[in-house]
Amino acid sequence: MVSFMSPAADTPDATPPSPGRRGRGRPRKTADERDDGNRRQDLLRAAARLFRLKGFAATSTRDIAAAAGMRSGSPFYHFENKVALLAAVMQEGMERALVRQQAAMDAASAAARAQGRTLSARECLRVLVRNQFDLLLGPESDFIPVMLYEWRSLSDAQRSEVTRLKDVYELVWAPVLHALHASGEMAGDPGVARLLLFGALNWSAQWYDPARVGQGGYSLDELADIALQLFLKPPS
Amino acid sequence: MVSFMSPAADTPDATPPSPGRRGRGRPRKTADERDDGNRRQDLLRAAARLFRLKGFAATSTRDIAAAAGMRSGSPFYHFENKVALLAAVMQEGMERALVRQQAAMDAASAAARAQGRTLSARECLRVLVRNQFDLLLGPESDFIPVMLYEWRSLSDAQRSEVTRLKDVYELVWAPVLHALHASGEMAGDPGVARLLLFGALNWSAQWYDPARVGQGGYSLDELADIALQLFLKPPS
DNA sequence: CCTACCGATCGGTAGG
DNA sequence: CCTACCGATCGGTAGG
Repeated sequence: MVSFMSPAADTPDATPPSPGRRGRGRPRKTADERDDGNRRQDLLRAAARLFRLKGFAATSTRDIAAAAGMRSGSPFYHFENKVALLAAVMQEGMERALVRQQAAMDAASAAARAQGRTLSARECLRVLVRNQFDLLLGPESDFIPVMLYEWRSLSDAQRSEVTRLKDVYELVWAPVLHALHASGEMAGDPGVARLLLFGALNWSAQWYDPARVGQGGYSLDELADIALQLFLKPPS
Repeated sequence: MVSFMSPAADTPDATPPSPGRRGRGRPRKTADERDDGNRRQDLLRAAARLFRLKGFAATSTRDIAAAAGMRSGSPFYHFENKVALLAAVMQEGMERALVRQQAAMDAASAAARAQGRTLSARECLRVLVRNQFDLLLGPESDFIPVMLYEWRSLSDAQRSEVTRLKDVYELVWAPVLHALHASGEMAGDPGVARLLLFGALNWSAQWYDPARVGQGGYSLDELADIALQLFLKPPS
């Protein structure tokens, strides 16, 4: 890219605003869109996508602004600085994850209760694993991978807030894994087993291709089944 | 950091060379050190450490130069550009990994042969897993994590060369996993099982702390044992 | 391998 | 949220 401007001046933005252009430009915003937090949400979504794709350090705030249909300075109206935007992506991701994990467990529990029984530890694990694959690989799945792979860029204070949310998330897993260990369905120290299991699941963000589900690729349901077969011993 | 120089001029380097200083400066190099590829190796080691610690995009070539005891322009005498340095770290890491994996397998095979027997698939997996923990977490273990977590920064050509080496590395695992699957010691499609297993192992680079081995932390041997317990069914 | 430097980009800001 | 801009840093290079 060659700049024809004097070296002292920035190229103002990728596409300078030509007052006379018609249509085709940034879409006119209705009052609705402008009022609520849509613009902030747009920024978060764009940032999550780019941070996942290129990494935090390799993504410029200009890239994010452009992806959200803004000019280069505008993200700083919504976020104090670049790393605050990253922290917001992670917190948003973890809060969504917590909500969806709780909803998945509640739904499965209710279904079992309707049959007059309770969930086995094995069934709980299946629900948790399936839900985690969805968080990692399903639609709107940029937030969690960013949290997993970019936390070193946070400040200490931001990191401990994200860690707190992550601990709450993992709290649901602990009793399930302990029960499976106690019944002999899962071997190895449960603390280490949890870390190895999370590794197996989280790594899928690096290789899974949702586009291949039809052509020889496994669905998220099949993936969860395979993971459970691999990690659990046959019930006795 | 405040610069007192005119804005047109860079601060030449962190510590400008004062001709009169004695001792304490960059160590005088002997002819030996200057002749062979030591300086290039120093750069690779420094780059691996910093890329692992801060990530590729967040590490400047100046950081790397300083860590190797050079001035800011000198890395480009050894490497064409920054990403070529990253590619060299990864190739070096993969080549070492291949050598060490082969050596570990050969040593285990020889030991078994001395007892007049051959290795079981289970024993092979134990050797491979233990060796991978060493590559990821042992001494000089910066190269492989960089390869695992920074490959998106490579050009397509560089990426396919690293992928080729990685495929050779994984080629050793395939027959072992197939044998374990055939004997019923490992469940789930072997292709997916391999990805899940690698995930479990590779993720350890994110949480394992070698300093805690004495105080409640597991050694690499213990870790390998736990992983095998977790992933394999009892032998029949 | 160092010196001295360039052009580009980047995070961020004042003022509207 | 845009305009116009600043100061700093960064990858990289010519010449020795």
